[in-house]
Amino acid sequence: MAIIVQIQIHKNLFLRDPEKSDLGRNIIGESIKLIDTLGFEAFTFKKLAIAIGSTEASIYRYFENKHKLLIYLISWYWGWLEFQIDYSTNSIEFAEDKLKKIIEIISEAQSYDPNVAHIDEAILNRIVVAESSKVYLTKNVIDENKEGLFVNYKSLISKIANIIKEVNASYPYPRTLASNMIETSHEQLFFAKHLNWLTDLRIDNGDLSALRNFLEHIVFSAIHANIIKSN
Amino acid sequence: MAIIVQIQIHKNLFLRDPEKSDLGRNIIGESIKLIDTLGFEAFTFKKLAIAIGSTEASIYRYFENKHKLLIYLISWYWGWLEFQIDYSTNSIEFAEDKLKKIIEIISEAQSYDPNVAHIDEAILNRIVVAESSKVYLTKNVIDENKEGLFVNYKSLISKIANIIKEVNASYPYPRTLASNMIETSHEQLFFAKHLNWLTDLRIDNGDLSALRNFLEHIVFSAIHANIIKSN
DNA sequence: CATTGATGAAAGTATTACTATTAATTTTTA
DNA sequence: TAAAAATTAATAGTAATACTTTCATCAATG
Repeated sequence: MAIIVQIQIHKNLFLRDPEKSDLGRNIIGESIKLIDTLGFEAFTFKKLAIAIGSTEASIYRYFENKHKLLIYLISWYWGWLEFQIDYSTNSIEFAEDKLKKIIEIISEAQSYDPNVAHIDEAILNRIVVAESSKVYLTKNVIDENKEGLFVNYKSLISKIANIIKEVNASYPYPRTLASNMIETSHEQLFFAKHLNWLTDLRIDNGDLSALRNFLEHIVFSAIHANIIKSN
Repeated sequence: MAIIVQIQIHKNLFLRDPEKSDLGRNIIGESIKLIDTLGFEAFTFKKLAIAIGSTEASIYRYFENKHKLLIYLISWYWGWLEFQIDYSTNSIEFAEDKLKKIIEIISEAQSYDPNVAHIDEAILNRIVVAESSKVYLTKNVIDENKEGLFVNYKSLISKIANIIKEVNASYPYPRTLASNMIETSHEQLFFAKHLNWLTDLRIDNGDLSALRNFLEHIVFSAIHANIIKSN
């Protein structure tokens, strides 16, 4: 019996559920590839329509605009990350080991998951690194947040923050550290690849251990430090 | 005798130097206000032209496109930050105190600097928080970097990294920590303002001490931690 | 077999991101 | 101070983007 993983996506992110039709799954699958190759700015529904042999109008029946499609993709990734964390930490006894596992998952080059045939997680990971902050760095954050479009991110951060609290119940910044872990991993990976004088991390042929070491260093030194409030 | 601060901006960022004409200074001054109110996506040269009572064509004689204008503004900010760091740390004896000063500067709501009448640093600071990562999160990073468009960021990070090395010469991640400080301060400030369940930091009526405390906590606990390479 | 729903095809609109041309105005310099 | 050069404004134009609308076709469902 195969396990089917269904990542929940907030219904305000789409007009018609793309998981429920061939065209929909095609839109998802090809948009990932196209955004990866063109970058989000140059990506258009027109180009996507041509790539999947459909029309702009048909894609607009699934997604209001390309921004919501991007949030959909990134949300899927957040949901998938949370699932992976759940799945691989539930058998771990010590909170500290759980946190190490989380860092491992975050800083891992994602590989193809046969459970979701039309989504290539490795490519999606590259999109997340390069595009995810564009999801919220807009003038509509507040409204989009109220609409619930970022629930998956919220949920992921809560999960990680709770494990941080398990490690050190009196740690004053569990959420800050959790969101910082995620964002730092994206940034530093991007810097290492494209602007390497901004970082000491050297990431060659898919070996992400330098990133993992840095994240462990930052997270554990923070969690175990004695907090002295200056002023 | 007044001190005139001249921030150096790489010449590839503009077609005609905006500092050298009224129209140019107007473009800079108004673009800051417009990007702040509209957000970078909705900001256009057309709207800017109307705002300053000029024409699109005239603005295009100064800047190739709005992306380069954004890099110009952000570069100005990076240069200004570096100047402030230089200026306010050169009389400080201990490296650790210098680093504390840097954190203070980074996490400070910037106030109006009468030396540069047409640039409102407080508004520019908001733009930096919301838009700076869009400067490099594009498909052209590599080329734009080769053109030298990010020298000011590079220089700023080097300066901070050197002070980190002064504090602990054997610290293995001076650049990573330096870029992480800057990026984290933007992100967490943005989260605190717009998506506050992503952080524990509470920033009300311009009191940024929570941000400063967190940055000090992260930076100093990292710098003074014993580095244990896992694996 | 009649209806509903999904998709495709085609056309249309407002806006964006530019470029080009010419004319008016200001600045430089001889 | 007049002529030349540079700058800016005004206007128009183009290709692409980000959609919307309408209508026809086809498949599924009841």
